Amino acid sequence: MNFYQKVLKLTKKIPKGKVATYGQIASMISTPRAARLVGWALHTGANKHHAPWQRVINSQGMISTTCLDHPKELQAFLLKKEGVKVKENQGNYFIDLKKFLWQPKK
DNA sequence: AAGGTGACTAACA
DNA sequence: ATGTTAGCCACCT
Repeated sequence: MNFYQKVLKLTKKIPKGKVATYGQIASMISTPRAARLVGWALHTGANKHHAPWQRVINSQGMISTTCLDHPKELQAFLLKKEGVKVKENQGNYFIDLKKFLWQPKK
């Protein structure tokens, strides 16, 4: 299975109302340094694989989408809709990782 | 086949 | 503490 398919598969496991970081996802796939690939994977096939791409954010808990096709405001909207509190700050959106970070039990 | 790129991170200045 | 720079790994040209 390709790396990015693992990412998508794992992304689908993120429970509603929680978020995960790229590095976290990468680590779970056993490739801790491939955080960039995670972002790339989501950018590539999240939508078409029905994966909750909005629940994946960077290590700072900030929405870092640079792609115009996936507006961060949309991501923020989807998250709020799921019960995640998103705080806006100067055009950027932040999530409180202390509260909403997905902590899977192994 | 080789080099460039990216929804990232962490280390430095 | 904020701003830059350098690694990272798999895909694309």
